Amino acid sequence: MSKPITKLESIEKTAIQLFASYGIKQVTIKEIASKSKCSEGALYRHYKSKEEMAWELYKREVEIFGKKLRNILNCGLAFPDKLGSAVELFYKLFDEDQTKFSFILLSKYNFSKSRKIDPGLNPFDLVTDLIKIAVKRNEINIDNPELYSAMILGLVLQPPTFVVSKRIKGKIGNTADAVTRSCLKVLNYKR
Amino acid sequence: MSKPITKLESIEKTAIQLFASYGIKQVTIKEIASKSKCSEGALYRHYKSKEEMAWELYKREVEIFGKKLRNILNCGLAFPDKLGSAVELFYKLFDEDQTKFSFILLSKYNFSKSRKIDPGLNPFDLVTDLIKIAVKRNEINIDNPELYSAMILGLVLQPPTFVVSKRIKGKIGNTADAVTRSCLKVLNYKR
DNA sequence: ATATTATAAGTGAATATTCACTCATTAATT
DNA sequence: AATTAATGAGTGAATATTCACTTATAATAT
Repeated sequence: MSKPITKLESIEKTAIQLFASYGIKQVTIKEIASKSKCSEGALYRHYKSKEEMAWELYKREVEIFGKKLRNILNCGLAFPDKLGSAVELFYKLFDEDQTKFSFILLSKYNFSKSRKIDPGLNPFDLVTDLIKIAVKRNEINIDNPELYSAMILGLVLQPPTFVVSKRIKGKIGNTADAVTRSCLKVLNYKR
Repeated sequence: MSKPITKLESIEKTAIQLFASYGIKQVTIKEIASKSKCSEGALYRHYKSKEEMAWELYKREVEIFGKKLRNILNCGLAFPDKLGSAVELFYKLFDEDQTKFSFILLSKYNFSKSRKIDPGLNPFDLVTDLIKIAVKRNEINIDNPELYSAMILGLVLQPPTFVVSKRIKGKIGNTADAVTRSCLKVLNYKR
């Protein structure tokens, strides 16, 4: 049977979905295989192990997002516009594929500490840098950039997390503006 | 009756510590037993299973915190003082026992959806209520309390999470004020 | 006081279960 | 015919759980 590409895609999509719902450790190869309508062995044609598959999928998705984010943060907009575009991008993509982003948001702590996302593409690092640069340029006025980066990241990430856990119903794209304005207040940004 | 020497305390302390460091699924009974210097069977004198033990410990710790939080939010302070005391309490307790709070912060998504904390003691619900009441009393001016509750919770929770993941070094008790002020800005609180 | 008994808790080897991973076989494609 | 891929029962190591027996403590009786 050689009907390649389509199978892998189905495996990966299923895996992401199950990982997002139940966590990587909780999901078995059997489940992935049966839900994606392929054999258990099929998975091992593409990945060395379940854990490696999970990591590769995680890394891939984070880095795809990281690239988009970097593009926004690199172009020569002013600070509040960069931040606004970033939030908007994130929330738009989140609305488009909640499952994928649940996987990203919730898997973070399930990999060994040695597995690292390239810092140049790690959204956490990108945002922290964004804020540090804005401080240097006097666009915002805060001490302790690490603390404020944490606050901003939490402020932006928690609403989607609440969607995942059903505390917030429906889409959040339309809240991007309000969230951005809240960030700017926290950062003492004066128009 | 009898109340012989008990290793329960030691088992529970060890379990929380290991769960906090490695995650519930990743920790084995063998490890808990050997680290707490008791047998594997001892655990089952007190709990039906590893997973049940993890849940009971999680629930207990969250509810202990929930009670303290409720006490603060119930006494007749004005909104910003309630919020400030709550943040201060949380950060103080976090600094005192980072391990316990790592366990609380990181375990959330490792239980089946049917396991629920009593809403009257669930910190997420308590904070959401706090904000809704403040809106009703015109102490703050926001639409969409769910969204703003999410932002506030994220803003407050992310700094300790960053301590756990070593992005922030040291204690955070001394940041409680700055964090509270940030919350009040987000909520459009006018002195 | 001392002995006796009841009970909760501890022990760890034995057993049951889970689950990632393998591989002999089968099927499709060229 | 040769190659490539898919299959899924089988394997075994890792783990959770059980259980028959032991031990320490507290309660009671003597």
